[in-house]
Amino acid sequence: MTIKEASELTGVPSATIRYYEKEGLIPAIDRNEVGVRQIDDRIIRRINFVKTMRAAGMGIDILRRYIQLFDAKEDNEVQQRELLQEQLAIMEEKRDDLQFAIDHLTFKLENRAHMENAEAELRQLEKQHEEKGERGGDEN
Amino acid sequence: MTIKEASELTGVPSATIRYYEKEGLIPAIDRNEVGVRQIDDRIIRRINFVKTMRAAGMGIDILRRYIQLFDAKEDNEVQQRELLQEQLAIMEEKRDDLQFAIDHLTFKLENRAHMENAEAELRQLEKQHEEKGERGGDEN
DNA sequence: CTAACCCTTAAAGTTCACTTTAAGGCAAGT
DNA sequence: ACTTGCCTTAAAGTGAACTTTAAGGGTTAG
Repeated sequence: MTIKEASELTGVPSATIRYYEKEGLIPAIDRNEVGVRQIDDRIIRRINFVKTMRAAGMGIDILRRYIQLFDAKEDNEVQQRELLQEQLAIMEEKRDDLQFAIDHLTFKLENRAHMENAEAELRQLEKQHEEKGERGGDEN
Repeated sequence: MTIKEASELTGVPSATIRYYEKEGLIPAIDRNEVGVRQIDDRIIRRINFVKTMRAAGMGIDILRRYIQLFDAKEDNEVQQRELLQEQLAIMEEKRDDLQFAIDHLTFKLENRAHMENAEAELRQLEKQHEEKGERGGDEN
């Protein structure tokens, strides 16, 4: 399969596939005699995997580190667990943020008729959110 | 409240609060006689709202459009619904991607010992994803 | 033989969402 | 009066993740 066909199949632009290869997010792709990439199912799966993780908001650096551990021949279970658990926590928080945003929009769609203004809505939503968890941090 | 206090309270940097105001993501903030921002609860709520939506991955442009509708005096329910439902769909898809990524990492943490290599894992994960991937339409 | 398309690379450019810098103002403490 | 530490603005800079460009090569159709 050519890079263009792989691009059409995965929805990832050719230039991005080349970029992912260069960045080590997918394995080095086999070439034919003149240097043209020959993409197979294994690479397609890797592209889709990267696509999914990127869509989930995982950064390139962490994804690369993850994939390097993932592909390593040696046993690196402890390192893997550390990295994975860290990422898992970040993703779960992100999912919860997303769920809060979804709840907000859903609430808005369902209750718009009864709301006088934006402020009342935000107060209402906040009440719902507070029942679940605390947020914080600091920068200035 | 000063901008620094607001920053500490929300975890959003002062410069970012100014940037959000300039970009119309939060309302224009009242100033004192010499032009210093006086931030109240209403603004704090707005900052937190923007923070949540940004954390959920909503872009600045769409967020601004949403907030403009949200604050509008006129009745624009139809437009609001269109925009909101669109964004809701995007967020739900994102959440599902995130869940897939979480499932992948969780599966990996739990089953690493039994997996021979990366390829076997991806094929396994894909199988799990496909079983769930049938989009049962519950819309209303 | 030439044109149309695909492929290759390295490098430069773009977009987004901030973040930092530069230049100055106000108010309190020593 | 001076220093500290906050405030203001406009504008320039940053980092991430692509995306486009430039320059060239291979393969097939006319």
